[in-house]
Amino acid sequence: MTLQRPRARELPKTFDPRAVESRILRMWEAGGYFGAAAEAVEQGGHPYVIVIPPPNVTAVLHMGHGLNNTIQDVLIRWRRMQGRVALWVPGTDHAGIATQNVVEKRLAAEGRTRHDLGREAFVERVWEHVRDTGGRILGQLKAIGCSCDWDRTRFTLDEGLSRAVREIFVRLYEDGLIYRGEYIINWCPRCLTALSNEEAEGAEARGSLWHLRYPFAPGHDSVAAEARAAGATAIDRLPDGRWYLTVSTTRPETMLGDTGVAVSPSDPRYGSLVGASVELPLTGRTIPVVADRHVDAEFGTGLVKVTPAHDPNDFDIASRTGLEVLNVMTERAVMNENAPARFQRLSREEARTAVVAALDSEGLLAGRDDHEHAVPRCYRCDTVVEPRLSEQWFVRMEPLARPALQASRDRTVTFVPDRWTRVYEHWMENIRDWCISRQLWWGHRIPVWYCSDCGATMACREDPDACAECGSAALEQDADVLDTWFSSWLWPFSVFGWPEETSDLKAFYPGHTLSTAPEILFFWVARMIMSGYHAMGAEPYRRVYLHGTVRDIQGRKMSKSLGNGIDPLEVVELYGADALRFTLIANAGVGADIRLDHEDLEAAFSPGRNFVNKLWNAGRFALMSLGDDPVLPLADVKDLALEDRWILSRRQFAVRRANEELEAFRIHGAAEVLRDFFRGEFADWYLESVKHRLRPGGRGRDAARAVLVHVLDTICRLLHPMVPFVTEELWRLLPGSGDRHGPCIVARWPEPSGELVDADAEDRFDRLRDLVVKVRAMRKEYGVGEGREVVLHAFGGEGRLLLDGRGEVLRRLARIGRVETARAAPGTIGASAVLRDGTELFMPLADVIDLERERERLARETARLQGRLRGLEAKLANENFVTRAPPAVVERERKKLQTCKVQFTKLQEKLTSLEGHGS
RNA sequence: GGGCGCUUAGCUCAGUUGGUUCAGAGCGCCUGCCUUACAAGCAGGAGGUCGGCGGUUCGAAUCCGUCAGCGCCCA
Repeated sequence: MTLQRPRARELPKTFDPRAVESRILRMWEAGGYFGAAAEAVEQGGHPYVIVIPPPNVTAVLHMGHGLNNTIQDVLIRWRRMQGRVALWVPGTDHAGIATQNVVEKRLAAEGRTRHDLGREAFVERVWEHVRDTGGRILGQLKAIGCSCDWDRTRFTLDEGLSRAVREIFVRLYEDGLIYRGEYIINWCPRCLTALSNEEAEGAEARGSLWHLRYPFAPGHDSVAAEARAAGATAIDRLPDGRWYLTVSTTRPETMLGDTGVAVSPSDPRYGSLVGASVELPLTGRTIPVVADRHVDAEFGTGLVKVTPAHDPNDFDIASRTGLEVLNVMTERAVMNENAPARFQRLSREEARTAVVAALDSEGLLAGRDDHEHAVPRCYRCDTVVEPRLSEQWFVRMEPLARPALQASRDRTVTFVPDRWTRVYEHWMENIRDWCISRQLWWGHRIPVWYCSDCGATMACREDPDACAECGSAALEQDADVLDTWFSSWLWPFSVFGWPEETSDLKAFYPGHTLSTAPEILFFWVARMIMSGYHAMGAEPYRRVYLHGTVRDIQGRKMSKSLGNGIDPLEVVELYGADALRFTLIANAGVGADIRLDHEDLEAAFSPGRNFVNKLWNAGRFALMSLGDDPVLPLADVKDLALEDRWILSRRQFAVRRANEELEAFRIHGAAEVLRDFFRGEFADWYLESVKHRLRPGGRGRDAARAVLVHVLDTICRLLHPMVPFVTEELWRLLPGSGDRHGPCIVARWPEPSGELVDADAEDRFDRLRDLVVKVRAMRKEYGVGEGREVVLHAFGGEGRLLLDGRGEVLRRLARIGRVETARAAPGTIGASAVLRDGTELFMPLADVIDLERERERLARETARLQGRLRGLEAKLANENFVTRAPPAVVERERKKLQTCKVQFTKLQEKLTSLEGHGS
């Protein structure tokens, strides 16, 4: 340690994060404490592994990342201190569409498109962007104190990870689990790429349900009339006498691509219609009526227009019934040459208006209803997704889902909070194939080549020179790239070098915990579990912790577009990383959302900063009080005072509870336990109780010094995972006690034990606290200034036994100048109280006491006690309670009653005597 | 349409298997203190029939049903 220990008086009164954070960070990094090596596991170490959910390189981190990564860091630091070989792998994700969009937008600002640059130059341009934001993201993670193994930083487009992508693609292809086909996929007409189902987010929209009339083709009047007679009110005659049927749609423009009308095969109204034809308005085409099981006879008219090229269900109907598939839109969702001339080149929105107007003018519009429905939008640019028929690559998911589903069912993989288990299983049970090709330039190129000579298709691990079938060199690689998630689903093992059988992979797979937001449960988590079983034969982790969302004060999700985000770096700059972390942790109930005021950072983060500052000052006080003499190890201290025994016992309680909370993933619970212990017990009571002993020459000084150091040492250890900087700094400044051989980051984590648990000390100190609190309250009641010492009569119970030799403590805590163990002389005017143990307190205050007020106060108190007394008596009088409740509970209630009775009786007597005293 | 979650102090939220939390914290509010660790603090205090109703139980904020309001996911 090169730094000199500064003199306590030189330490600033407020903790200055900026002055210490970077220095500590450098110390941790230089010491190699963040790193974990496979050898440590090979030599018998017990690993604990987290892989970071790799942030997008699209933009810098927001508060959601702050929360996510703080949680991971708490877990990893805790396990590291427990002696586990703790490894947290950091990295970033190339985020195909999102990143390409960002760079394209910049190009657009220069008046250029990616096509102007060409593929290669464009990709180079994206790399520039990625190097910039990628680096900044890692800097942000470091700034909030994340103890990742930075030497293992990965990027999903790294060479090694790209190899993993290629390997899994080829394997799945060879296993028949990847196929290419022409299907209806979600298409973003702005990004000009396919999307997976997960990437098309449904947004509720108020729209219209239009009712269209399709006239029957000549020669079908009789079947129409027959259906009408069978009760089909959707079939009727136009003013010109032609029969028509009515179909409904939210997207009237798609009628230009209709190739049929479908009815349910079991619908008695329309049986006669099957095989008939109708004239498709505006197009001059005639289309058939078919029967298909997909149609719900109960829904709407029971007649469904079928547009196979523009609706996934209709596509299925067409493939079952043999209906023609007619694509009437371009990739930009503009009506194409298959649409009637007058609609060509209209956007889908313009076409909608035009089609409705045209139908109306022909008397073929039956009406319109308001209709709320979900409209899918591109998750990256919010453009309305167009179902589009196109040839894409897919992963057959059902075989992959089977083990991933089983893992959840047999609790190999569990979710916290548990309710996500059902969400996950439901998705797995209804798994659909995954469209993985994207019409982008930024990403992993699909490793498939087509031979233009023999037409062969081949998926290759290495770029081929010649066609495997015919030997031709006329090969062309598929132009598309893969979905980003097709690389991140491999993350838990690709970061360790898979498909190579590396020692890292052996040591660190499977991992242990994944912490992420529920939004990407399907996108990422579910798929990682699938790939883990498929490629590695084992789950990637056992626990999935799904935390809440960070919202603004109005409950809105923080977002760039709303401008309600909070920059973690700004918070670190203003309040320090510890304040950021503690604020987030203390607010984060398991899976619960967090609200932070983005317009008032002081309101949002000062509680965290204040807590850290309090911690700092406790340490500062200790340094001022300890002096330079060596501090005894606790084991060598013989004369422990009551407060010493009390705080040591409470320390054990805090250790036990903190461990319980962390084991159960209740990080906020651990924070609460530790805050209560540090502030509510250690600072408020222990420190105040030993101040006089710590003065030079104070009685019991060495014992107090030893206990003080020991407990502060524990507090540093327990709080280190949450507030690593301030605890590390205190650790450096405080003299050692016991097993301190390095920085706090690798200090041994306190494990619970029964050592020094002292029920008697806890009970006695609690009574002392009860006395102090009551005296303080009485003083306040009568406005006895804090500068004035009082006399206290304590008698009639055991409480006074506590007071012997505690003059100094009582003076400090309650400004009690003198304690009398006898009653005050009859007629003395003062304030009274009764402790829980029956000790009566009397404080002579003739000058300030208003007898009337004292009577009221006592009456209030007696009434409260009486209410409680009655409740307890009633409970114990209830035979059912006494016989059916556990004996321990009954016994506890009896004790309560007894205590309460004593208090009540004594107070009652006091009140009576006061009343007798006259006013 | 199916599913999930939430509703506790003015605000944001804890409350782990029903009984030592007869309802707690932080912030805010009121009162008094610059008490030589901390005013980013200390002390004292006000404030809640735990969304409504019904049920199970000796006992319900906690379990069940139902209603109301809010939010999310899936189709």
